[in-house]
Amino acid sequence: MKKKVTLKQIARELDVSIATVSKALRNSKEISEDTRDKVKAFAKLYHYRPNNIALSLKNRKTKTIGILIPEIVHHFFSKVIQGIEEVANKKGYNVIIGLSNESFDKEVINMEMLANGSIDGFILSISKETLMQQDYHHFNETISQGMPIVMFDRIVNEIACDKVIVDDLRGSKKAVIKLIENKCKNIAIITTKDYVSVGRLRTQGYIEALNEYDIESQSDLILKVDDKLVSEDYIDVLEKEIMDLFLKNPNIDGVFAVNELYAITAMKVARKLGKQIPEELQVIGFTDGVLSRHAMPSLTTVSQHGKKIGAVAAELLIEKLESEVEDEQVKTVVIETELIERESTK
Amino acid sequence: MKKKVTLKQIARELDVSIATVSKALRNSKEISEDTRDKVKAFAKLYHYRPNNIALSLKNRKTKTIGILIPEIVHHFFSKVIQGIEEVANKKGYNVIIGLSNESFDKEVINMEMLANGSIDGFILSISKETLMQQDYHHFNETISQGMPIVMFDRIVNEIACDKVIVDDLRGSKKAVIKLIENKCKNIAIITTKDYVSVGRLRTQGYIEALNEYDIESQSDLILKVDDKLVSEDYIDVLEKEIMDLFLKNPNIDGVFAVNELYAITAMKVARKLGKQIPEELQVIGFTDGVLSRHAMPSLTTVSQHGKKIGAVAAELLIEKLESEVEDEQVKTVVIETELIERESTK
DNA sequence: ATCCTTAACGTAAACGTTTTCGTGTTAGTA
DNA sequence: TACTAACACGAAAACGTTTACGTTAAGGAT
Repeated sequence: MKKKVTLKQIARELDVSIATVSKALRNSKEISEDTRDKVKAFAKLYHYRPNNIALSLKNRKTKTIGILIPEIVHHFFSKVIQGIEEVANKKGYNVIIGLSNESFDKEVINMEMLANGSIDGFILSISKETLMQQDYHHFNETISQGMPIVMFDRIVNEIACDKVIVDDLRGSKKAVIKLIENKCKNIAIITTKDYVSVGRLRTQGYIEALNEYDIESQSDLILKVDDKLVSEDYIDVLEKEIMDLFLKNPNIDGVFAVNELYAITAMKVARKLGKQIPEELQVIGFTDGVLSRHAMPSLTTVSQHGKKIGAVAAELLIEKLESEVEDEQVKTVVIETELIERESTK
Repeated sequence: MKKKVTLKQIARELDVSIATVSKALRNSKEISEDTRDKVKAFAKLYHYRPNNIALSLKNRKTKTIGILIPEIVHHFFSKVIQGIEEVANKKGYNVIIGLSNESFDKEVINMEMLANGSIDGFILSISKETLMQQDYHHFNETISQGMPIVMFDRIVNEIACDKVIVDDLRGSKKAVIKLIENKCKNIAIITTKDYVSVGRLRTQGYIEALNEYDIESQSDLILKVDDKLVSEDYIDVLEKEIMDLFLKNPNIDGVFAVNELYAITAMKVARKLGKQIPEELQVIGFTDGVLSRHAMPSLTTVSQHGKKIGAVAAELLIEKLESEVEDEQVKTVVIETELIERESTK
């Protein structure tokens, strides 16, 4: 087992100084061609590669981006990571991942671990617990220490950093309008509790769409599911709540659900009740994941372009990292949603 | 914006040496209680945290694990990452991710980037292109430089490293036996080309199961899909191939598919042909993802326990990283599969 | 013969830690 | 009073780089 070779070892072997080796390898013309060739040959022979850690220490930058997300087994977040990774790699950055598991404490711990030199900047989406507790000190501290943050999807406006969001309001509005124009008369929404900003916005879009068409929104048709239900163990409870919704409002002919799982479950319940999709009931979901695409019938859905979100976030962060001037300005980029029509609507 | 505070700055402020500060913070009894308290108070006030990079350089270990996988938008791989992250974090390790995108070149580049000091060891699953080219020099070089590797799922035996695999052969055998015992007389398999080891093994399990019950395997019933089809753009081609399979063999009453997508697509095709599931056709998939759980009908499947795989891989790696003795022995841990019965079988 | 330039290399500092090995002061002992 | 031990701290090296600056020797110009 040959250990990694360092400049020092090459220097000793060739009987020159470390500086000479370093310069030779970087093609400095301070060094004679002879020596340069000799050093390079030796370096190639022994597979010399500069030690990243030493470089990081010297340059005070690590060329790595920290990603902090609530969970990874999730189509949207994986897509975002894919987007980040792609542009990060292209620009010579690595990507290091922390999972908060929707827990405030894990979010804080992870941030502290990564913030101490391991990374140059953060791309993150806030955990539900943090949103609920509304304690954002760890973000503000990190920022005030000079480490840039880019937030995506779940954001909070009070934090002064770049943000990449999807236009949740307009996205859901588009979806509901689609249902209205498809002649749905009683449109229900299956959404989450309000403290998750995206849930709140999507609900708001639903209401605005109805208002725009002079339809009165009925609270009966708004089902706010306890968000713990996204953890898929609670699927039975979710199913039951939706079943209740349908039974109490048998005239529902359109459903807008703020995520894939809710939409799919709504379809399942509808089928149990013998409702034909899309003839008797039309369904639209949010998040274009694998479920929407492969469900039967396949699900019309509002795509968030997760990969794009990740890519833009990475670009914003790297731009900030590599700009000389200290730009205190914060940007918010809105990624447009897209309604992908499939079989669950007419 | 207050920059990160270092030992040196604390030392200067308090008019002591750097060494004293360091020792005080680590509770060395070389330092008087007075000074210790003073230093600690100051450190707390200014949120001192040791710089990870400097520590890494000094200790020659980074406390980070490199994960290298073909793609991340994939239920199984996300699950594995989740498992790795959980045990890694518990033991004070971070996790850094590289994506090969199934490309040999990106795999090599990513390995080289990470191997130069950024991480202490690898957990990886080999890209398809690498498996096809059978060029494993980058793995062997990394290992010979003293950096441990743990492979999972897609492995190759020639490489001397720890491995965590699922028992693909027995898993698929179990599935096919289930179909046989459920009175299926003509069982087809939808699988991939042979160079992906897991595909080969699953096919083999299918054949062994048939043989065990004295059923002759018919090549007509073995559909080897070009694996590029897992990229979901090719879904139409996939559908067509399966349709052909069904049309040419109308007596098929059981299907075993080596992944979720194939299974779901088989169900979709069956439905188009008016075959009732599970009455006329029973289907079993491999990989317990979100599709299997939420399909209608829900899919009986062979679960690989991805999270467990990740957890075991991380444990193996960390064990090797932290053991004093240099154990050249390599282990292979087999994670048992589990047949999860749902609605697509009787 | 002296000075200057330049080519070719070495020295040392710096990044932020930890740790070994001094070293000076004080107090206790003979 | 002189010596020793304990205490409290500092100096310096080390991890692996890069780079500003210093040094040496050769050669050309005067």
